[in-house]
Amino acid sequence: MNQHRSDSARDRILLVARKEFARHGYQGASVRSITTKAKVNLGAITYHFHTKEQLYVAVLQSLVGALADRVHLATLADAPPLEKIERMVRAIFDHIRLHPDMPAIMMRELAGGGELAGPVRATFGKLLPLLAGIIAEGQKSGDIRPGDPVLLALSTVAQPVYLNLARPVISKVAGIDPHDERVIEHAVAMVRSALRP
Amino acid sequence: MNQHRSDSARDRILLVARKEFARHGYQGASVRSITTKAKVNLGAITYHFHTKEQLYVAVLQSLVGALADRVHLATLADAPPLEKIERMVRAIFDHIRLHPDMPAIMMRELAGGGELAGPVRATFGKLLPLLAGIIAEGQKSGDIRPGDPVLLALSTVAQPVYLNLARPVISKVAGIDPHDERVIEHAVAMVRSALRP
DNA sequence: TGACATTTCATACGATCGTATGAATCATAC
DNA sequence: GTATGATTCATACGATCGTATGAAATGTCA
Repeated sequence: MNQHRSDSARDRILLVARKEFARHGYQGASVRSITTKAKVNLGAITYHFHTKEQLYVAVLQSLVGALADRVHLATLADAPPLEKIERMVRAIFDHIRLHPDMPAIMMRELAGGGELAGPVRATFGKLLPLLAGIIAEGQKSGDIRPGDPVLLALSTVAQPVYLNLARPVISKVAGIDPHDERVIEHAVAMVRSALRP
Repeated sequence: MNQHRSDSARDRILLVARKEFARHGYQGASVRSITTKAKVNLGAITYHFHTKEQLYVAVLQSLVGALADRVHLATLADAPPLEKIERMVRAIFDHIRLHPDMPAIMMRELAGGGELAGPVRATFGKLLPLLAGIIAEGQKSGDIRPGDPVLLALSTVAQPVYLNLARPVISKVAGIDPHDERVIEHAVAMVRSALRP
């Protein structure tokens, strides 16, 4: 077991695989294109991850693993519901800035229609009830307008994910650098305005 | 040229290909799985569409082809901007109800990151400025809150597309039949609330 | 019916896919 | 320095991929 620092090869594979899976999908990303771009031997994936499927799961884990906890942390401080939600949205943006390939892979997972892969299901399963709970709480206190809390939560999470996915369109049509803070502020304003009574 | 009625084989291919491309992506859908499920011969795709790529473009065309015009129609009547926008959202929902595979394919296109395929780019190119124009108009009259019209338009279009994509999650987590009118009403309320001053 | 165009069929080709394997190389500890 | 385990390498296998092709079948109109 050599875990002292960072398994250069293993890490390079993970990094490249993210991008490949995000851009071309699971079937569209070949182990050969991944190993070539990662400058490792073809057998390296078998050695480090056994199968392409398990590599994919590892990529998912590395992408959404810490998200739920990070978002949960953002809501611990005592604050009005709408502010908690704003912090959640900003936390998701932060996470995406760190892992730019997450939106594409999440959307592809959703597009698959069937069961979500393990890590994605786990993250959704924690994130949605957490957000829906805060929304329900805000509805009780009158800070948030009525409506199904789960649907409201879904539409809220959609903002950071979708806006990041639409980056190419944004920069092409709106002439805004997608990393521009204006996009984040837009999402926050959108959510606040959408949820208030 | 035999166009009298409906080319049974060609149409069956298009219908099955939609579902396959939506569920498994372009690379994940094989011409063999498509021809088998469509109960046509393997060579039928070569004969009717020449290549898999051209079949894909035909599928895109059949999915988003009439959308921009249909949405444009919904906004012709003289009405306040917010009502025009509500009609647009409902029109998109209608279109998706007719073509349930559209959201998945659109999202996969966006996830590709690069250039959007012809029909998708054409639809986006018409839909976004149309919606952004109405939003800008509403901002001038004070019916819609300030903010970048293109970003507001993007977040608006996201509602019907994303909510339909998240159908499995909705029905599993919220226990709501995704075809339920409540989802549409939620989206409409969401957009109205998000855009008002 | 016979001539002709359209559509279907079985089959084959080379390319690429994911995976497996054993030898070669490297690193570490005695 | 040599033994031992971890990692990399070149290579091969069978499966599946998209596409092409020519013969059969089917439909159309004189």
